[in-house]
Amino acid sequence: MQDKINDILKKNHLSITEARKKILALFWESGNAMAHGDIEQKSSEEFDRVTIYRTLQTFVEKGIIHTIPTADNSVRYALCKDECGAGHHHDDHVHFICDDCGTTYCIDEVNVPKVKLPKGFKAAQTDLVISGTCNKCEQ
Amino acid sequence: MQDKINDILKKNHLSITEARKKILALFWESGNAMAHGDIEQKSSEEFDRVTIYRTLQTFVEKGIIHTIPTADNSVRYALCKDECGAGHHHDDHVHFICDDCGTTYCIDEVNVPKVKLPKGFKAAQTDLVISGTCNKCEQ
DNA sequence: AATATTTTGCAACAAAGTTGCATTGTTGTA
DNA sequence: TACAACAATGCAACTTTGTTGCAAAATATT
Ligand SMILES: [Mn+2]
Ligand SMILES: [Mn+2]
Ligand SMILES: [Zn+2]
Ligand SMILES: [Zn+2]
Repeated sequence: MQDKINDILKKNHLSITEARKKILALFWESGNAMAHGDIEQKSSEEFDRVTIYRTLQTFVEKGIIHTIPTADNSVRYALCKDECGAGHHHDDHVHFICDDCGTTYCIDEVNVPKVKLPKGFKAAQTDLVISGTCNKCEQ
Repeated sequence: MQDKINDILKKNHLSITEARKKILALFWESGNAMAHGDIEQKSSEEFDRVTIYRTLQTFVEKGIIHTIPTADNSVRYALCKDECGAGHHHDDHVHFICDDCGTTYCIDEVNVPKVKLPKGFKAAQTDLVISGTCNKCEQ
């Protein structure tokens, strides 16, 4: 696992630092998407807030993680699949945010359907975000 | 127009105040979606920031406006159609955010397609947000 | 017009995000 | 391994965004 993380950083021409290794590991372990605040907590304030902001930004630029828009002003981040690279994201899966527990899921098995836009509109990225109750919170 | 605005407020059992009238008029005039910051500017700091926050919150609760999630930490708001009411939003159209000019459009003519989620996930709201270049910014 | 109810503005605060710069850590090379 | 070049980090200071309690003002009700 530590090897895998080092590989990802090397492949993206990023120097291997404690912050990057730890944050990347957190994404790997958690499985789900995380907000900046989650990372701050889960790394038990090991790193400065600024470092976390900058690390997330770097990871997004390199195509290691992708952002998930929300209606509550707290963007979530999740690991990308291998196809994403610097400046090229190909995360066309649906995202689900649970209103109960707040967990954000990448629903890899459901693809975002293509939609036809009116004349003159050119799509660069499409985000399909569904909120509701997740499979752990339904009773 | 002033009448229409008063009607909307009355219909929703909201007292008619300067802030509510002005902010509702701004939505009507602008046609597009607005972020909290836009409203603050366009009302030329006539109202306290807190009032704007509370007004937007009230409007969302009453089904007068709906929110549009974004990946840049600035939720946009736009007028709902008549079908929306207190606690019940039915805004199933696509949203478009221009990367160039920042304008956010409600694409009323394109509906959000239904997607099938994995077992146990129950959708309450679905948001399809597309970013790219709008019809005014394409050259 | 008088009273009851809501809304507003203010102050104070909390959370989120940004920037510049000195210090520290990492990398490639000798 | 040691060194120099470079990149990342932490800190401080700041801006922006959002929240809460409460007194004053505006609105609705009688
Ligand atoms: Mn995802
Ligand atoms: Mn809309
Ligand atoms: Zn849940
Ligand atoms: Zn545009």
